[in-house]
Amino acid sequence: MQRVATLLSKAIVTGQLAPGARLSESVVARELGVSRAPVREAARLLENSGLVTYHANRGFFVRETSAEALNDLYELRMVIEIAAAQRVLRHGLTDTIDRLAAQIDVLHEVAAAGADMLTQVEADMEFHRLLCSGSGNPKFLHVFEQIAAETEFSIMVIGRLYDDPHKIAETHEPIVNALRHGDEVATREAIRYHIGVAQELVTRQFRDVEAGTAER
Amino acid sequence: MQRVATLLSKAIVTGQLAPGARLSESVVARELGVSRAPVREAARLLENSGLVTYHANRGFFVRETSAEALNDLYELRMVIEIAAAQRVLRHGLTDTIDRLAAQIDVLHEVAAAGADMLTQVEADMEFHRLLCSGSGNPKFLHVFEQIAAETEFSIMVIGRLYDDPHKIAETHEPIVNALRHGDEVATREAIRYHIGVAQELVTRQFRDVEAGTAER
DNA sequence: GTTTTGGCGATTGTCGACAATTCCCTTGAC
DNA sequence: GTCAAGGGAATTGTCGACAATCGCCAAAAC
Repeated sequence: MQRVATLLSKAIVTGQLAPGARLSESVVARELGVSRAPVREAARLLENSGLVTYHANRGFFVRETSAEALNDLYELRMVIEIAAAQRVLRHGLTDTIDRLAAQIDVLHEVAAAGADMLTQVEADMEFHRLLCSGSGNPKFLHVFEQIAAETEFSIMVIGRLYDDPHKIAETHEPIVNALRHGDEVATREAIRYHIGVAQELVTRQFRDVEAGTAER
Repeated sequence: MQRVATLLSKAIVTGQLAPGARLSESVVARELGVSRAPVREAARLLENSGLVTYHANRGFFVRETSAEALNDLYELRMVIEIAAAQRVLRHGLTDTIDRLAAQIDVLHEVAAAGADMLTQVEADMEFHRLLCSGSGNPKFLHVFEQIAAETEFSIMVIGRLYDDPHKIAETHEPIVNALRHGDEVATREAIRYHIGVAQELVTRQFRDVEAGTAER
């Protein structure tokens, strides 16, 4: 079942399954050589992470996204991640900051290694996941996981817009720097800027896609 | 299936099913006169709303809560509801404010009618749901729904501590007043205070429960 | 030409049975 | 008396089949 969920998840994030496409239980089950039960379970899991939507008696569909939905997503990310960072500072969770710094090194490494986009995106995701999980409030991580899949998808879109992969790593540095200085305001602004830039990029890109003037 | 989910949900919120209790699929299925499939589906739904937890190959358990977890919950509520209110002001969503004011009237009405605790708690929940749904960002509402069940449970705990039910309605008024004045800072502080007081109450109550010096 | 209604095909919803796994209790060794 | 290994009961995981429901298309009525 977990295997089915992972496979479907990858297929959706990489775009193999087009947004809006119907997820026929029997078709998926046949293709993966299992029965419909584990497919349903897996689909329910993906529903939680926002990858698919469910309509009663009609089945599962790959969630369609829009510029507006992505804009809303980034608004939520800003709120959650700023709150998480604030918590890190207020509770003096310095080892969280260390882990974030280490993850930036990882980002540089995968960039230097010329890794494929998915690997880079996952390293990027991990940075933000570490921020939420290291906040000390598991509810923040829970919210992050809820929107993780859609976020991953959106970062995938943005990643293709960067010419130099090292730049992706660099955009995270001001956040860690501000955290190291223990400066709440600077941290908030760093995150607001980091996510704001991404929000701008992904929203514009999607508006272009919707207008038909750009490729996904 | 929806029927099963609703029944289980009520049983948990009202305390018929004790925290930590195992949710045996076959037992629940037999009691409700259905097969295990819809029970599993319903349990998955309840998992999303945080009412039950799932352990692989071990099944579903009624989620146990703690003073710490409730404290974390209220921290998240503060973050989300403040963000939602901020959005209401920045986008000039005055009809949301009208609906919130109307909901306070509802709160007074159920108080005057001497309604039972569950009805009052649901009216209270509706106020906060309206704030999130009326924010214009559906993601905020999504987060609210994720934590709705646990929140409802916690408000149930607090509600019993109030002697006069009208006081519950009154604690919401400063929020609407600040919103009407279009004052972002005052709104933020009103919500922080409103949720902060509840956080204090519920956390203390649960610490007492954990210490064995109070009843749930 | 438009709208409503009927039926057909396909898909989901539910079921009972079997396989796989886990947990607990017994048994045995030390 | 304590601990480890084994076996059995109980529970979850998966399966294939059937029932219920939905959407589509054609046919008929207006």
